[in-house]
Amino acid sequence: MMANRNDDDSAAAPATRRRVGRPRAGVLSKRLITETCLRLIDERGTEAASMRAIAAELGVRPSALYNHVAGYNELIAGVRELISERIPVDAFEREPWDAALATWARHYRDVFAAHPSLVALLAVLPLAEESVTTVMYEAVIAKLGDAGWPDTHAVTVLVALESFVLGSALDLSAPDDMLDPGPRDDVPRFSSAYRARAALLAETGTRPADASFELGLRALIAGFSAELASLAATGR
Amino acid sequence: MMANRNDDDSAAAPATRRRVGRPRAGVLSKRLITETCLRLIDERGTEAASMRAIAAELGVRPSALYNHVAGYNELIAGVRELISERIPVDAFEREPWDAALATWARHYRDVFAAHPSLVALLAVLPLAEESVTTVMYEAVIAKLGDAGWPDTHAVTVLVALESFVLGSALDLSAPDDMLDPGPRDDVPRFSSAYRARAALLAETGTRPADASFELGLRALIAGFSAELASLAATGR
DNA sequence: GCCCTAAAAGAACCCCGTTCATTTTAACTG
DNA sequence: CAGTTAAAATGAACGGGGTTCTTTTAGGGC
Repeated sequence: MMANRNDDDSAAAPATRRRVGRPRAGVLSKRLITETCLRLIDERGTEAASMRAIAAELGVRPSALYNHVAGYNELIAGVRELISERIPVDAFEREPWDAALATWARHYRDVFAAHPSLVALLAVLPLAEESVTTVMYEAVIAKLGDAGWPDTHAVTVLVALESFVLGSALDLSAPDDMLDPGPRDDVPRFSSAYRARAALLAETGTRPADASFELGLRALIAGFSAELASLAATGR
Repeated sequence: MMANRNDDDSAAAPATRRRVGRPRAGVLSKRLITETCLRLIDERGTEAASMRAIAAELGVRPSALYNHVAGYNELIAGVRELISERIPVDAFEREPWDAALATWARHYRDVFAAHPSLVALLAVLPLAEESVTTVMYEAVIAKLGDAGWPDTHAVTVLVALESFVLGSALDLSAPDDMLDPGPRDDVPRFSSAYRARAALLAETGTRPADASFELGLRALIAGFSAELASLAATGR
């Protein structure tokens, strides 16, 4: 980059600095800001998606963002909405409840897996009310009800599965070798099991996080089926 | 509080400001700093546990902390160690593998549940190597191996369960009514199921997060048992 | 044409983690 | 015991963060 004199510096995008005052053509919108935020998170990580950085990317001063977005938290909530819309729920119309639940969970996690550094950010913020997430829940709960799950238990099942999905998504944003014990001799069995797993996964080309997610998902769904059977036997 | 003149202000704890230079008696230690950090997180939340706030609480300038702690991330890693030590693993010496796994998972989550606002913080940071967490893993993996789990699968089971535990811990730090759809008529079945569950839980005095955790844990362990049986049948 | 409002710039405020130089003291060393 | 080195505090500063407030300009409705 060429050096800019301090009293003649210009923002990244526009060649000439914009005058103060409302511009002739609209420059910003909530949608544009939110999408830029998600793009920066994907391209350069969470830390590069500050209000100031987003503003610079859009060739705008930070304070201009506040004409369209209430603040950083609301912005991140918008990003969550943006990607939540991409979780397909059509499996509930085609598959039996347990298979549909598994398909939904995989999609759910895949969407987060596409934006790994975002997971930690979303984990911190409470859900916004009136969110599209709720209509996703509607599809899940309707299917569970149709399958015979009592109204009293359906949401509990949903939350349990969602906890697993989010926990697995967090696992995704951690480095693959996070658990690597290295050359320690005080944890021999863990070391050996760690290496045995690494070897197996290398053979099949599977990511560690994927193996754990699939195993846990299978186990959870199988357990749910057993639970439903037991509910039907005793409760009815 | 009375107003303090700007050139006569004093820190919170000591009545008189400490002179510059090394004090006669040691004032700080890594242990003291870490425990103060955890206490502030518990009492006033994550945001109140900044380096500056911790320093003020200890009657010290922020820069003094860096003589004992490398930085904020290492400090939080120390807090994780502090509470990880409190997860009991003795169940693996007394109970069969599946019951022990469940007991361990409950303790694991209980420890985090005691510090709800900490969960989001820990979720973001990668594990420090050489941590006590690894010796906890050793106990889990040894038991799984003794129970017949192949070395190639033990760590995968561990990670799957841990993902569920951490996801459930995150759920704990969210407000209880986060999912409440409120008076919406576009999600009728979810609304009805939400209210049915709320009524059931109110009857038995159970927290929603606890119900989901127990259900999911039961399902996971049951699914793991089925998985192990299937492994024994086909693989051997 | 006037007025209110929207949307930008720009300046400022207070927070944060961190680094550096300085000062004082403790601990070690010959 | 004197001298040196290392440790542990202060104080000042840096660069970054989210946010707010004022000012300026433009658009749209009566």
